[in-house]
Amino acid sequence: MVQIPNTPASAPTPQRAVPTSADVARLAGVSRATVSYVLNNTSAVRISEPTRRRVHEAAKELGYVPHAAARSLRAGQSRMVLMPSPTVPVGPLYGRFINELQWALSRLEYTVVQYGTLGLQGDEAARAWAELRPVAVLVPGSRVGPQGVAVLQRSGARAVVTLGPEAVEGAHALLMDHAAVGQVAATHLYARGRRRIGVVLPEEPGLEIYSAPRLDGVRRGLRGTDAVVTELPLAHDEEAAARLAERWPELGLDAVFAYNDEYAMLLMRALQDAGVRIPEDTALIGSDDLMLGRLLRPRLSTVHIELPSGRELAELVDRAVRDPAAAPERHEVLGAAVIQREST
Amino acid sequence: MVQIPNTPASAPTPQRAVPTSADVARLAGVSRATVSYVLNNTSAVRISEPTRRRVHEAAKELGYVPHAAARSLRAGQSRMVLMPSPTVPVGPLYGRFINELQWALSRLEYTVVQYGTLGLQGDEAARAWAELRPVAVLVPGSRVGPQGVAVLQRSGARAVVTLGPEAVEGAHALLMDHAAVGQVAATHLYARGRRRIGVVLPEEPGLEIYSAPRLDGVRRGLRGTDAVVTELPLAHDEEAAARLAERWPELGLDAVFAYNDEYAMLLMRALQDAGVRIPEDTALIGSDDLMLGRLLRPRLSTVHIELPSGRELAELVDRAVRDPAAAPERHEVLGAAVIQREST
DNA sequence: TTGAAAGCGGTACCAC
DNA sequence: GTGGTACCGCTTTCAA
Repeated sequence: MVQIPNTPASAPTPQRAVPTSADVARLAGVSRATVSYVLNNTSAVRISEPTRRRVHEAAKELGYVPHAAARSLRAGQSRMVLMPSPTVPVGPLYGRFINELQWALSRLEYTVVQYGTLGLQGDEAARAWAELRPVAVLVPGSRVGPQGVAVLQRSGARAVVTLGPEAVEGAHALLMDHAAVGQVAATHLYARGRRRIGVVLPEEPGLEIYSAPRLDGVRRGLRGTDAVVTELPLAHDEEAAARLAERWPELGLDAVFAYNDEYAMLLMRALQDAGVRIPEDTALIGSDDLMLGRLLRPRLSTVHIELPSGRELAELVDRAVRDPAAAPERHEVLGAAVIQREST
Repeated sequence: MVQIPNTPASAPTPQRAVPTSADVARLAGVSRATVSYVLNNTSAVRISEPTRRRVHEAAKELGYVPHAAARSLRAGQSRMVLMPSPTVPVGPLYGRFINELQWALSRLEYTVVQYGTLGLQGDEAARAWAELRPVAVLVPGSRVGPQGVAVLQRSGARAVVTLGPEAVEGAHALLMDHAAVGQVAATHLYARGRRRIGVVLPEEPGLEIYSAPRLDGVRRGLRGTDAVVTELPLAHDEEAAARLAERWPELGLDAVFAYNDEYAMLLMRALQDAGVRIPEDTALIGSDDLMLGRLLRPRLSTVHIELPSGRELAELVDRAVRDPAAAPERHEVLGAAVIQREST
């Protein structure tokens, strides 16, 4: 039977105490040390077969599960890779990337933990992450500054990797330069003879992180040319798209880069309903290469975005963990290529 | 200056040791107890203002961050809510739900952690989750059995909540009965006079969790009628859809429930290209009420799915944590309602 | 082959 | 007001 120690009669829930290795030791008639040796298959120490069996049986009977916090406290380090969850709902592209990454890291025996710290800002957030003493931190977006990186490193993080538009002092960076997306789109449109180019900017909060650099990229792609860029704020609904389409004649645009395929589809529909011919009157290009864009008539041209394989990132993390003193790596990982279909 | 204890000369990285509360105490010239009192604003104890300041300054100077594992080890419990991350990439609907939930839980001072345990099966996985000693576990899908629930509870989880098609012994359940989705779709199609009804089954692995109950729902909705159900396996690409559309004449279907809007859009395009008129020849309905479905011509009818608010679930969790002895709650939370547009 | 004991970093009781 | 100290669960050295 299991003793229930220290359970005052007043306790509302006489919950059975969580079994510890000491309980297992008691039941098996051995010491805690032996339990530890057996359950961890410690090779430096030989334990007799009968003892092993007794320990295993006792552990099973009690439903013993080791306490990860205690273990890593003692060990002085964990294999936890912390990934603060992105604040913005992300598309299937990024979702797949994250999934792949998790898989690759778990192959390398890391434990991937996504930690949602909504509401905490900047260094506050970094401190909250640091409390968990992760061995590595992968920060999506631009949610950490040099200070935050320093906090994490002082707290034992052997690798801090940012995934976003710009590098942060002291951290490794996987640079996802969304400007490239805008740039190739713009270059493509220009090459097709378009000069009055609109750029859709989603009104949904949070997306500026991506939309602003994409817009910059468009500007950069057209620098030194006679093309003119017009910003087109647009909410993610049909009415907004219809209103925008109504203003089309006065806008006088002959091409649009629509932020991504979803906004592009929204706008294409509205424009067609307003009698604008695509691509004759206005060329339209999205990005992300969603399957659905292929289904439209005309088929939607798009910017295909290539993210790094999860394996590559996992290996970067592993390298950095093994040699934390190495200089921060910086990789440009976002590949952008136009896929021309029928809308441009 | 900070002492670097126990750093053998052979260490490859003479990394500065992570500061502990003892370091802070030393620097401030007080005891560890005092540091703890000050940094936690312990109300039961009064600390003089000058001491407080010295402690805060020392902590700041060292960049001290408390060690969550040590704290929760001592406290005997954490406020961590563990959410094993779903194995299947989920749509925007579910993503929003998760986000909301995280937010609501953090309002209640819980710490939400998503833990990716790919590769671990059933009770293995439950054990891995239990090692973290979460105060509550939210399991999406059907990834835990009664045994797993028991393991978690014995390890101190005061609430286990499953989010999925069926309840699990001993755990609270938010029942998301996807059969309802198929059922309302089928009922709708039947009411519109359709009798030969196809049901798209995605070939992508992992989706059976949803597609199977939806198919069952269709069958249930048509039980006792003269309608006939045909299963239509379909991969998520254009060629597969075209091949399916080619077989349309021989299939002789007058309606299709297409699993969700995305497959519906795929199929609609293919059918139209094959000369099938929608809805005259074949009615088509999806589900999830994606905005994009509204953009099609004809506009896509769909099953709108209503998930519970994150706040509700957060409150359920909180209630369960406060009173773990209470009987498991069971809530049917998936609302399904047909939104008829033009494709049916 | 096994056990005793130290100690990881905090917290909180009890003295002073 | 502040400090000493026991203890949370586990690993690991050292002795037996």
